[in-house]
Amino acid sequence: MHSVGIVIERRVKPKVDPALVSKVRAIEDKWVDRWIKSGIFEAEPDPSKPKFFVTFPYPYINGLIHLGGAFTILRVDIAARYKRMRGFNVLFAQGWHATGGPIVSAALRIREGDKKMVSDLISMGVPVDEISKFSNPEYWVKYFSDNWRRDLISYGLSIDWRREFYTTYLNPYYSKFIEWQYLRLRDKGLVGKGTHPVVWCPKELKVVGDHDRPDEYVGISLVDAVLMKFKLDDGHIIPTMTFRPETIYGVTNIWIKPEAKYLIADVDGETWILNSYMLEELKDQGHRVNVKGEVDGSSLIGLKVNNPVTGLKVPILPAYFVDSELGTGIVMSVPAHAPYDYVALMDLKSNPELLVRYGLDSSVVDGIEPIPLIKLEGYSSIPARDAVTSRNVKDQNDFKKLDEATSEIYSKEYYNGVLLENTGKWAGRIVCEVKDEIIDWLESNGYAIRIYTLPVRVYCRCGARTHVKIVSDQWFLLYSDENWKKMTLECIDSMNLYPPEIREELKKTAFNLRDWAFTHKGELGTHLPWDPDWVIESLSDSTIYMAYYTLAKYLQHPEKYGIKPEQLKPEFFDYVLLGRGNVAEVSETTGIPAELLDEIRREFSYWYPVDLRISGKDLLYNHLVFFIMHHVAIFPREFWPRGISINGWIMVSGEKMSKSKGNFILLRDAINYWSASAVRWAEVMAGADSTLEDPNFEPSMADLAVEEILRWIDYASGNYGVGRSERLKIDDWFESALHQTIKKVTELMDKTMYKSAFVEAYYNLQNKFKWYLRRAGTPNRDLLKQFIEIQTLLLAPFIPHVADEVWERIGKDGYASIHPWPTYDESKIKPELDLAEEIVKGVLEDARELLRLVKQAKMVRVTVAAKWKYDLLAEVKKALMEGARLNEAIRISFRKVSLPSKLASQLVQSISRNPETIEMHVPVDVEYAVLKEAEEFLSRELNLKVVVEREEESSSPKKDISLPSRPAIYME
RNA sequence: GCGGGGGUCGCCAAGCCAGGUCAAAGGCGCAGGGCUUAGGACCCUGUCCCGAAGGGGUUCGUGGGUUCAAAUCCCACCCCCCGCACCA
Repeated sequence: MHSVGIVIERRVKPKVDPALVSKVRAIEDKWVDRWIKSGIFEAEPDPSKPKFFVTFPYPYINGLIHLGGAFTILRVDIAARYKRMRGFNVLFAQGWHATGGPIVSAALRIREGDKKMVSDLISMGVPVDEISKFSNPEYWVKYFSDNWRRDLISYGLSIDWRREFYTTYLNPYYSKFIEWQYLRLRDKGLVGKGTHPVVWCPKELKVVGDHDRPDEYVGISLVDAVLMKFKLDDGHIIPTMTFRPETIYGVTNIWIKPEAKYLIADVDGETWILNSYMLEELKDQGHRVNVKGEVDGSSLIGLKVNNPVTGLKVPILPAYFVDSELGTGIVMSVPAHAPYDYVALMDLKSNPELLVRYGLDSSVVDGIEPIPLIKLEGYSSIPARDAVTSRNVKDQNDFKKLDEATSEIYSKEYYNGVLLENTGKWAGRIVCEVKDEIIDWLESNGYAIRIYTLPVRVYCRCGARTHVKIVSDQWFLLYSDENWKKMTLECIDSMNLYPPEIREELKKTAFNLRDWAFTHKGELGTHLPWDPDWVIESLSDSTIYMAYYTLAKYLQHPEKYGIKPEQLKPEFFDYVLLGRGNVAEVSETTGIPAELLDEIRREFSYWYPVDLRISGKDLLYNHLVFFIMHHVAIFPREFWPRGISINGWIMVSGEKMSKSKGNFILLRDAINYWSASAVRWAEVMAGADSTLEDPNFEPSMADLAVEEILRWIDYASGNYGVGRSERLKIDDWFESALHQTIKKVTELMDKTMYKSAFVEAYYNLQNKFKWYLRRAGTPNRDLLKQFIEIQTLLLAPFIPHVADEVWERIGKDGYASIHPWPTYDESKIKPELDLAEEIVKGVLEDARELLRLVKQAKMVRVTVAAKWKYDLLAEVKKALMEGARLNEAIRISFRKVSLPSKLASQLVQSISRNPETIEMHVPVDVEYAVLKEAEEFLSRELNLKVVVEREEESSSPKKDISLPSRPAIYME
């Protein structure tokens, strides 16, 4: 699915000590080896356990995996590992996508000795003497799938490799599966035939995809245009190409290139004058053409043509901006709304000599004035003039400014321009609303025809100029089918989608989907079973292949199960995937033993449907919708997909990753630089939550991660089992924090919010632990053990090699990787201890601030507020809960608690000034006890004697201002 | 234009759905201190402005509004990114 680019220059470098990286890498190698040997990630159906099937769109293997792919597939691995720890039987398999044109074309280039292609391969680590092997497309598939697998294994992915496969006729088993899928779609009436425009190479006689073009022509797609039929008095048609047929009402003249040669040709029975390029294009778009002669552009100058719509006679004039090789080579001039036309007209008016050269009288242009036909807010009646003047355009050679002006006027007039009275029945309408109607009208009256063309010159790799051809026997998937859409929308409604906003996006995309040309020629893929000249294109053969992972274990291992491709008759798939047919008969037809058929059927029905598909946001608008559509078309409801999680595209140091910027990083390079664990760490920190925002990979984060990882391994293994045995109040707080962390992390993991979960699981927990050590001095032994275990397990989905290493070093058996996920005990979570801890922090901060101001003090007196203040606050809180507003609540509460009026007014002020005290407050005895226990800690931190006392027993001159959660502090 | 995502205290980035505990988490950077032969790492403190008592002032793209109270809700506007199909 994702195409992979190629490294040219490597600007990003690691800063971390390579010796440290080697240490981590050694640990990783050890665990990767054990995982593979033990087969702990090989998934077998187990009806006693709930299953979880998670997938990553298989990559297009024309290159190596880079940080972008690594990011998304890491999220899949995290999901898989997490679910495994949660007790699910998890299937995570991986295949490779070879369908499409790029590999074929790249192999061709190697065969032709293309230097760039060769250097691309070398920069990906291919030895020079092996380059020639890449002239065979099949070798690409083999080489890059091997290398992807290698990279993914060292990355630590928990994939069941027995289910690996690649697509296309290179893998006949897979092709049989695709053939079956399309036969069934055809049975259901979801396949049709029709015409379709393509970019065409007239020399090689083939469709020209992006991969068939030099770089500078990549991404240019064909557009709709209109040929307007102006008529000479002798009946010859002068066709002008335009993207703005509505401006026909403002045509003042026709532009022609005097030096150019034009053809006189028969087109659908009329005599046209146009360039050879458009004639070719017309021929390939179903028009009958026949060349009759040739004419110089100059000889047409001065002639008058009839505007087919307005009937106005306008002259043909010379203009050097006209590209005789684009469109028909002849342009209609609408100076009011087209900057080029406006400037060309002005040029001509100020250079009458030019006219004389063509034997014209300068008076020809004198009478020509722009004809406004669109009203545009914020512009004069001649918007083209405004755009030209504001840019200070000198003449028609000022391409850059003119192109800018053109796109400004075109797009504004298209979306906001209102047609004027002189456009007849279109008057008052907005251009974009009526454009199609206008074209229909022009066409049905014979004033114009629709064509497809390329907006600029586009060349094929072979050097020939391409044009647009309409192919007539194109196969379509009928995505516009109402019923199909309806079922698709139902499925989307029933799915778990992360982030939630993609639900509407998916529905909208499905709803607007048009029929899809699903067959191509000359590419790798699976031949269409009923019309084998065609090959099923790449997006269309990758819609339900997740089902194939459940079969691949059997089909891709003939050495074990003895199944041959030719045995995979449609009946086979009908039986194992749809449960249709009688097993004895299917066995008879296919020659596959009935028991094996049943085993495969059980395997499929156990794992299916897909529980979660994790993908980059780019696939939202095509693949993911197709994925859903084909499932609902082929499978019964119980096998419809259950979930999708989307993430953005990776950035490196805040910039889009690109070869030219030199910040393009291959996964294997990143692992060499920083280790797999540190890369995983930095990828998660880049932003592994489910969101449409782009994550940002910071190389410095990977540097830090290496050290952080080694620190954790050392700390955990060196401190497991140390600590004091007695239990302190602060231990309760940390225990509460631990359980709270598990709870939060679990909730975030369930929402595929992996960065947030990781920050909570590591950074926030570490900070809490640091605070605990500061507060407690020596930690409690049991609690420290618990912390180390929990911390390690929470990290396991993210940095599994490291977790397993720590697990082993602290003397545990088995793997942290597949150990049950830690559970939390709700009764151990004590919010009031957190609040009390906040109070301690607050006292410490306030005391520090006071010390800065007071400069010196001998001791600190901390006075906890009197009980009646707590009672009062409790009343206020109660009143607030009942819906009272703050001031009201305070007033109500005062009536209930009797106290001296002087104190009362003071309190009103401080409560309304510090509303946080309302939320923060804990029972007075808890606050007092915690602060009392913290006396020693506070005095250690402040380097001063600290005394905690109750207001009732205090002699502090500041005791009156004490509030619940805000003890009075007095510096003596 | 339509649809989607964003614009937060030097940079990165939480918070926004469920308004008050938000001068606003965390990281980086910067400054000071501790540790250290030194550097790194690590730990602590500070990092919008003013302040000799925990306070005050001005901030969360811009401008309005709702509210006792707005980064958070409403309205209008500005800027950036992505998709709008045959590249995978």
